[in-house]
Parts: sequence; structure tokens; C-alpha cells
Amino acid sequence: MTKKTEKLKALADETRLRILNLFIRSGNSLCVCELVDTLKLPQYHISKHLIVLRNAGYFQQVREGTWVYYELDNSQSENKKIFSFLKKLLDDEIFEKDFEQLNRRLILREDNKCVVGFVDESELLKLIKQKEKV
Amino acid sequence: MTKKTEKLKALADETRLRILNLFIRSGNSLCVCELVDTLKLPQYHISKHLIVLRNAGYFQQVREGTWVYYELDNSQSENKKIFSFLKKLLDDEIFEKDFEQLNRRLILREDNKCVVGFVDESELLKLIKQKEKV
DNA sequence: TATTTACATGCAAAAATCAGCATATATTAA
DNA sequence: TTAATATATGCTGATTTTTGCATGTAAATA
Repeated sequence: MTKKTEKLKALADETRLRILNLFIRSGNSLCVCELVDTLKLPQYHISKHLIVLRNAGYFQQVREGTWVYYELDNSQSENKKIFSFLKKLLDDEIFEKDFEQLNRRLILREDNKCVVGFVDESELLKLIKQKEKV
Repeated sequence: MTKKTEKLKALADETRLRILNLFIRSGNSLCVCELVDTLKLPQYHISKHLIVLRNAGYFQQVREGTWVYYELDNSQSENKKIFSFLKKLLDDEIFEKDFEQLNRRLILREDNKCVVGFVDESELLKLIKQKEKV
């Protein structure tokens, strides 16, 4: 099986497309807890899909303390083609909504770094309000 | 699951990529026996993959006598994006070789229509030589 | 050192996919 | 109407993928 087939196989899952969509739209490194809170799926679920994507060569991983950031690997020429393709393709409502939800979660960052762990929706609201006061 | 996820799932198989590659490179309608001879895979194998691709909305089917021609459906906007993406992506040797093999098989056409059924490699050579004489 | 937090992973069941074979269908031609 | 040809499909087992849960690991902090 060619490397490209492997790469396309990794795209054959809606959760993985939702994950890639977040990275492509935001252009940011994102940590696992931010993805979990955004997509509202179990942590092990997100982790496993991230590893599938990393094994297909889409991601690099950077650990910072207990946090692990994933970032798109733009050094591979096929990746560039695939990311710009997905950027055009993934315009459905679900992908837009996911991105909005991510942006709400990223409000909690400080110096563009994740400083909280897992937060559910009600806690997120609370923390955002606190931020606004300051 | 979104329609686009379904479409990407259909790309998660090397045989299906090889089939799409032939249509994208040739820009032609192709009949099942031409695909079978080109890819040298069992007829039921090709047929099943064609049906997966058709169900994902990539193909239209036209029957002409006992022959069934498949052709890319360019009316869907996602398809256009996907085909132009694949055209750039699928540049590996296997995809080039497949296309060369298809072109040899298409020599047997008359008025751009398939006029023979399944032919194996040795028969193909024979028929091509006959053509050259005429 | 013990505990907490973020993330990864081993295992088992469930689900989806794939390959192989036989056979069915549709059309043509004899 | 029978036979032949091109294509589709039903069924089976094999393989892969996905999910769910429990637990493991690494780093930070108390």
C-alpha cells in the first residue's frame, strides 16, 4: 500500500476530519484537553484518533509539562496538498460550529498557551465570565 | 455522518484510488472490462469497488448493450474539488503505470467505444499487432 | 514522597470492511 | 429459445477498525 493510500485512509473517519478541521482553520498548536472540550468526546477517543493521524504523518507532538500539543506537519509535500484541499472541502455546518467552539475554549489561554485542564460547558462559561471582568 | 465523510471514506482503499486515477487521467468513460484488464484484478472485485464509488456519488453509469460504462460525475461541486485534488496527489509510479496500461488497452477501441470483452495480456499483444497491420 | 493532572495504551467486544467464490441478471447473438 | 458474454450480487469467513473501559505513565505540585 502506498504512503498516500495510508494518508487517505486516515481521513476516513468523521472524528478525525473534525480534528484536522480545527487545526487547519485555527493554524494553531492545540493540546489534547482543548480538543476534548471542543469536540465533547471521551479523552481516550481523541487520543487514539490523534495517534492514528500522527502515524499517518499529519502531526508532530510537543510535550510542555503535562500538556501535549499537537501541530500539523507542513514539511511533507503531500500534507500541504491535503491540508489545502481539506480547507476548501470541510465547509459544512458541523465543521464551522466546531471551530466556533474551539475559539471559545481558546479564550482561556494565556500567552497563547493552555493553562487549564478539562473543563465542561458550565465551567467554561464561568471561567470566560471571570476573564471578561479582568 | 456527513456526505463529505462518506466521500472520503470511499477514498480509503488503494484499488478504488487506482480506479479513480484512471478516470481522472484519461478523462474518458471506461467500461468495466477495460478496468479489469488494466488493473488485472478479478471482475467481481472491480465491480464491487465501482459500486462503492458510485454510492459515494463519484460515478454515473451508462449501459450500452452488454457493456456498462462508468463516468465521473462532475456535476457535484465536492466532486470537482476531490478530482482536482486527486489529480495532483496521485503521482506515484503505480498510478502512472496503471494509466499506461489503460492506454494500451484503449488501443483496441473503435470509434472510442469498447468492442472486445475481457482480454489477457498475451491476447492484448496479439490484437494490438493485428491493429498495427491494418 | 504522595497525590493530582494530562495524556497514552492494553484488552475485549462490536461493527465495518474486504476478499473469494458461486451464481444471478441483462443483453446480444446464434 | 438457447447459449454466450459482460456485469452485479449474495454469502462466507478473514481481517481491520472502532469503541468502551480500565489502567498505565509522565510531569507537576503539595
